[in-house]
Amino acid sequence: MEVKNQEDQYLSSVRNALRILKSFSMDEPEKKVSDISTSLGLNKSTVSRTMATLASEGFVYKDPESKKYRLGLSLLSLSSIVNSNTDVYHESYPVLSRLVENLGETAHISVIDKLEVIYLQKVECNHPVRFLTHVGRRNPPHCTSSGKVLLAYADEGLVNAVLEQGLEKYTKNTITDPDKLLANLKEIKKNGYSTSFEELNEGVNSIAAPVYDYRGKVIAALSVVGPKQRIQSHKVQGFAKKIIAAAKEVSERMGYRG
Amino acid sequence: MEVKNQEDQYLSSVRNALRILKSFSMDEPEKKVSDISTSLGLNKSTVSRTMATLASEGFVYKDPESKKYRLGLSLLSLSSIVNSNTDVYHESYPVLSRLVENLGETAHISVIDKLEVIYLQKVECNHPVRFLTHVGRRNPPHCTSSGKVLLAYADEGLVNAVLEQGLEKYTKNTITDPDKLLANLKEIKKNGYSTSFEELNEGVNSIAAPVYDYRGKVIAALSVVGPKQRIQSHKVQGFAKKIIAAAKEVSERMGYRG
DNA sequence: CGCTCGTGTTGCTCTATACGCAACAACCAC
DNA sequence: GTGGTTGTTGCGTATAGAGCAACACGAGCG
Repeated sequence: MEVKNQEDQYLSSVRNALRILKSFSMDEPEKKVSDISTSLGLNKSTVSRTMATLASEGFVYKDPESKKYRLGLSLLSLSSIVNSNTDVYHESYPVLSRLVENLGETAHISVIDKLEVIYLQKVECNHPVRFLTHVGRRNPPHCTSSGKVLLAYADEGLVNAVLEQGLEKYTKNTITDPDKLLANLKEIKKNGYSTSFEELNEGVNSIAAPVYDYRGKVIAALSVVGPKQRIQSHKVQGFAKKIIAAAKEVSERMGYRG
Repeated sequence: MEVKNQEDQYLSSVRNALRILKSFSMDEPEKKVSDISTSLGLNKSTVSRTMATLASEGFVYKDPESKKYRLGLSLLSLSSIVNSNTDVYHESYPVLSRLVENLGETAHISVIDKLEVIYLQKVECNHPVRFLTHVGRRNPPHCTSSGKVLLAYADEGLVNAVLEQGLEKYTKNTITDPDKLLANLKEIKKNGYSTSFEELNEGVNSIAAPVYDYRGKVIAALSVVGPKQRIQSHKVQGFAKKIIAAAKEVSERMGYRG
């Protein structure tokens, strides 16, 4: 009868607070108590008291104008510490900068976290036409070039977990068939780079290559993103070559001796 | 007997979790359960369960190598949202870059939060000799140029709160006498800029000017920091002129019509 | 100007829950 | 092997936090 669940261990009020924090996004940077209450299915008073606690520690604050809550400055300090931990963050920056100058397109470094691809570092291009991405953004792994290259070199368990989660369709090009995805991953491993032609967003293409650490393990992906008008299929070879070279350089900075 | 305290309202387990998060720093980016337990005076089991909850939501993770906890990637996403909220963050960047190029020293934008100065934005200089600061770092207001310029234009309540908190001595130059600090603030307001000559760290000088918003209210400080060998007292006039000009430019980008 | 509606906060009660204790398990050093 | 850390887990109990409802507050409108 009683299912001993892992989740039974978790402190519910803490989990509520963390989920409230995570419910903020670029699209919804400010929220009322009742917004949160309905969207997370929590009682008004629970939310109210949780917000008061979060505010007392500076994790949120009440905007005096709109009287809504926004994320607070305590989070800023913490994220700098997160970055200072990850070596890739520092080592990749100069390499990305040069690549962006060379290709004229925005470049990212990303890793996989909880079945999602998350951007650690970004260097933007100067083109007026750009895409709104940001450090910390999360994307699905099965339809982004960075996600697929990470999956290609990941162990089976992770790939299975992604497949079990289901391959959501975003565009007509999104790969939703598990077998086709597996075939694609195989090919990616053979080529040493991955592509996404409008698999997540219409009109957006990207190319990615793996970054290795000192043990030869793939720990991140270096990707370049741009509109399909600028990243055309006949240019892929040339782009990929430079992206692979840049990824190799980051790898070497991470101690990789390939 | 019973003192009705504001703090009685706060959810204690949530507050524990938030304090645990905030206990991480650049100096101590990874911690064991018992470290946290002793430093925050919480029971081992309490910490253990709180950490499990934090980990389940991606706010921390256990490093497989060291078996210690580190801050997690969930915080990255959130801090990007914090930045996207603050206009100063975006508007100041190009101005800071030019100033850094011109002066050859690191520049910051900072605001005051909970009686501390916090860096929102930073552009580093190329000098090999630099100081380890980072976005999100917190410093005391009474012995930094940014802090003092913010206090100079702040309302009386804030200044009193800082004075009540006590003026801790960091170096022989730190102003610890309330009257002297008030006199200094008055002078800063007259000059339109503030200085700190080794008031927080030995060998480190800084100069700051106020940034205004569209209502003419001081909302941030623009500061330049460097070693005393490079920021000498006879150069202050020249530096200050350029810093004030840069701060004015940021202000204008914020809608200030002075 | 008063009315109502939507919203956030606060007493109060009761139960779920998070804490503390202690035992256990896992690991390291020696 | 042993002794010393350290992290996790059961368990019972005190209590803290969720839910309800009442209230306070302000905005919008007739």
